[in-house]
Amino acid sequence: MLAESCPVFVEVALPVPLRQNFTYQVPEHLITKMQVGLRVKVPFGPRQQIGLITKLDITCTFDTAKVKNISIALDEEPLIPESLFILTLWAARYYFCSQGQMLSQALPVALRKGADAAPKSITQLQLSEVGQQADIKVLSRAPAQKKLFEQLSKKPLTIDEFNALEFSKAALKALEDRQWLIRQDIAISVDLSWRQQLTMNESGHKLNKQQAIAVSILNQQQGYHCTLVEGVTGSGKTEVYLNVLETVLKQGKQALILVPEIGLTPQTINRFKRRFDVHIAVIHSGLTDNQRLDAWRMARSGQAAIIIGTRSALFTPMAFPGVIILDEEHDSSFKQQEGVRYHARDLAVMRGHYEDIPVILGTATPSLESLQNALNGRYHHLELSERAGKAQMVQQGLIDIRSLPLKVGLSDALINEMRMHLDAGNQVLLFLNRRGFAPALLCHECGHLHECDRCDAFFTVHKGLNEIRCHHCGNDYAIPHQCHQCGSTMLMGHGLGTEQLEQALSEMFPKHPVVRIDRDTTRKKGSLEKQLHAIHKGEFKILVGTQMLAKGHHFPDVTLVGLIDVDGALFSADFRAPERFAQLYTQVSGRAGRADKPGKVLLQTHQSDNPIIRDIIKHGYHQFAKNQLTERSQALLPPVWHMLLLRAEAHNAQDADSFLEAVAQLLPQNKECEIIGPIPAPLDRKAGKYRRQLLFQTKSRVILQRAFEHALPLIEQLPEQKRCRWSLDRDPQDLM
DNA sequence: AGCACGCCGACT
DNA sequence: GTCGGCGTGCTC
Repeated sequence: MLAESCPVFVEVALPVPLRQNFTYQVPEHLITKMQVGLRVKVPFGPRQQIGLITKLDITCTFDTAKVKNISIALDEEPLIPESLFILTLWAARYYFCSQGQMLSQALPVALRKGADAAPKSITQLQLSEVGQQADIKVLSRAPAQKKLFEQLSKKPLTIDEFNALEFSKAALKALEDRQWLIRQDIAISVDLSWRQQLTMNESGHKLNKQQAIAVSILNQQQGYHCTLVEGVTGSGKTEVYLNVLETVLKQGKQALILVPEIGLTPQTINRFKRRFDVHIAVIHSGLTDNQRLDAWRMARSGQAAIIIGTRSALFTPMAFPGVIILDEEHDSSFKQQEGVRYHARDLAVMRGHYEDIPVILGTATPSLESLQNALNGRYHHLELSERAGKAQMVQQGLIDIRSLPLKVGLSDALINEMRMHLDAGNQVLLFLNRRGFAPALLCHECGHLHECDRCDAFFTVHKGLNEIRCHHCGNDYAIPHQCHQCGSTMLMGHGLGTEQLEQALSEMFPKHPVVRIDRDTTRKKGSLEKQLHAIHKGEFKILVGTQMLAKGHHFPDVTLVGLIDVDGALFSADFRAPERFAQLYTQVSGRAGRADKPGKVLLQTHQSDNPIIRDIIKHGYHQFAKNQLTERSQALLPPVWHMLLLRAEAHNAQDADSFLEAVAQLLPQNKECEIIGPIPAPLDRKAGKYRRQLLFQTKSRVILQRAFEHALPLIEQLPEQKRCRWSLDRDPQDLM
């Protein structure tokens, strides 16, 4: 036959860090089935891998004798819509990773492992005819079976539901053995009725003038537009989103809503559920692989009208894409910090482009990146400056604590102010961005500070756990009784952490219950919700916490917010430190004085004349951010210039250095390209390895792309490369 | 990234 | 005498 004499080859992207795709031959029985975007199983080295077809009918440039056959095709049709496929390939190029890695990043784990993307039927558990006639009394001594039996007599369960509800597997088996229960394959039906008839659970609130204008502008947008909605805390951004959603859903189109990790709470989801009677697919890190896949399928088929999720949900396919909303746009959790370090905000805008739908970025404190795009006209810019309802603006104050006596970090002025607010029956929030009891363990006799043996960092003392712990590598020991240097037993915590602050406040204000919110007290699932609930009920009067408290949660009864020690945040080596500080300050301030009670924010600092602090307090975030943009421009820093960070780590520092030096030789250096480094990373030694970095900064994206695309193959050839682990980070979020 | 191959220390 | 440590190299 003719087909046999001319073999057919395709290009396959595999989830391996090699920046290339691979050629495979198509066995004859699969030739007619081949399509770009199908998953295939292929032999790769000694194992089988799952990859996606990226090109058909290519001419084989590889040694034909070494080309292997595709084992099987896993899909009948492309896994994801073309727009998403193209977006992913674009991202691979932008972030300098392999197409296979980016594609695999974009798929739920279950699909990477080979699960069926669009099953025609699912297995359902239901009572058999015998079962329906059966007498439940027989099960009185088998409670697990009884529970499952009762559930099934109400309504059959799918396997997924069964797993999610935590019934006993043994009980399932037992009921099957009795032949009371059968498994039945039922056809999956796709319910798209919401597209014809949208049911609202409740109607919207009345909009103020600014909200109404924003909604009407957003509702008019057809095709791709990106809009930055800059709305001060309490200005009712969510109400604007809800109004836009209503319009989109009524057109029979889906909405993708991306929120920061910390923001995806039951309250957030309920806000959307309360308004619309549609299926909402929720995608977050707590889901099992199968639950995630289920949400993905609901979105792809169009059954889920709203998809709400964190960073990775960006890649959820939609049958009827309508809008992408990214809330708390400035939040750094949108940037992936390991593996392929993509930024969900930037990719969301690109996705909007490719899908030709509007993108809405919302925040009270825009990132300088988005602000720049808004100011130069690439994005529309809508400002919501009025606080909805009766809420008043907060009163701000600065406490210069230079040479003032402090009690556990608190000045008398702050303590007195706390008393006043507490006596008035209000809540007080104290912000301290350091968890643990004390950030270091100090020997009172010789002054030795106990340092992690694997990192260049001090141990944090955790009294409750009776251990010292390195917050950078997780290394931990019992609190030593003797100084490691001089053997003295006079060891003490040095500095202040939330644990100590909580403890001291309980003694200082015995009548006002204290609650601490940080990663240590919220580790267990659902405990954050529980604590927040107790705060809302007024069970606690004093709230102590880290970053977590600053993000998104509303505390209507808090009238005083104190920032205990933020000087450290301003001295950080990172060029984004001022921006971060300003966002944090503004967000924390926003916690106070919602509802109709006036709020007050007090900032303790040793540098009351620091220009950054002055600027943010005097002019507010927006003006501050504009000033910062000017400074970044002068310093050739992002977002005005563009940055690529190369990290290298090795057991000895020299290996990392010489690799980066060799890299620097391969990169251009002129008035449009600047190289900084190799320099030690801010945390020089982490987990026993030395870390070095090289910054490549260019005047434009295109220059960076071209220069690095040219250098990358050469870098991969460098002999020094083998002696260290290295990685790339485009548009790095922090230089750690 | 995996996984195999390969070459040196502490165990039955 | 082996089991297993992780350095090095390859994957269509």
